[in-house]
Amino acid sequence: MYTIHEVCERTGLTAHTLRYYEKEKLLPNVSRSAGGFRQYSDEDMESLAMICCLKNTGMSLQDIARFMELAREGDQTLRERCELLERHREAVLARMEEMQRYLDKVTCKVDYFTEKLREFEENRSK
Amino acid sequence: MYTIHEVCERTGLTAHTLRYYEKEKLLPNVSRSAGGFRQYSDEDMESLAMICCLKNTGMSLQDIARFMELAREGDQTLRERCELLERHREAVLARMEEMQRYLDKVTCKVDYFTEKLREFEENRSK
DNA sequence: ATATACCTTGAAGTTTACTCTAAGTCAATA
DNA sequence: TATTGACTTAGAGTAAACTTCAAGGTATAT
Repeated sequence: MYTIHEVCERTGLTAHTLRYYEKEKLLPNVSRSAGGFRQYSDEDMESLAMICCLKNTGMSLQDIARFMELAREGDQTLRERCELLERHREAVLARMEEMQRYLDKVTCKVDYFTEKLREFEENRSK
Repeated sequence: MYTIHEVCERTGLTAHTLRYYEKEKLLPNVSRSAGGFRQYSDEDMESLAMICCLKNTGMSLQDIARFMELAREGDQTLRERCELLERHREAVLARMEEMQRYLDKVTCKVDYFTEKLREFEENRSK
C-alpha cells in the first residue's frame, strides 16, 4: 500500500490532482486507513499507469473515466475496451502524423529564416 | 482580399475564432472595407498559415502572439525568431517521442487485451 | 423598399483540467 | 503534551481557448 505522497513521487501527479481524479471517477474506490488517509494498492498503481498513458496521448479525462469504468466491469467489456483502445491508437497516430506535417513546415521556415538572416548580416557588415 | 467567410473556409477556423485571434494580437491590423467588414490580404493569409502551424504543434496563443509581434518588427528580429522556432521544434520533437513511448504502452495493452479476449471467448464457448 | 443573411462590437458564458482555500483531523516528534 | 506537518473534505478560483449573446450596421435579392 502506498500513501498519496508516494503515489505523487511515482506518477509525477500532485496530491491535488490525484484527489481530483478520484472525484472525477478516473480511480474511485481508493481505500482508506483507519484515520481516513488514502491507501493506494498495486492495482491502483497499475490503473494510474494506464490513466497516464491515456492522458499523455491526449485522451480527455471524461473518456478516461469511461474507459476505467468499463475496466471495473470486468472481462465482459474486454471487446469494447479493445476496440476503444484501437480507435484511440489510430487517432493518436493520425494526430502525430498531422503534427509531423506541421512541424515539417516549421522546419522549412527555420531554414528560410536562417538563409534570410545570413543575407541580412552579410549586408550589414558591408 | 478575402472576406472572413473565405478565410474560414481556407483555414478551417471559425469567424468567432478569427475575431478572437485578432483581439488576442495574433493577427491585429486586419484592414476593413468601407462598411467596416474585415478584408484579409495575402500576407494575412500567410501569417494565418504560420499561426496554424504553431498552434497545431502545440504552441500557446500567448507565445504565438509574441512570435507574430517579432515578425511585425522586421528583419532585426530574424535571429530571435530563428532561435525561438528552433527551440519550439526541439520541444515538439521531444513531445512526439514521449507520445510515441506512451502509445507503445497502449499498443502493448491492446495486444494483451486481444489475447485475453481470445481466451475469454474460448472459455465461454466450451 | 424590405426581408434576409451576414457582418460588426463588447461583454458574458462555457469547457477542461486543474489549483487553491478554509476548516478541521491525524500522526509523529521534542 | 504540545506542536508541527501532512492529511481530509467541500467548495471556490484560475487559465486557456474558445463560444455565445445582444444590439445593431451592411449587402443583396425580390
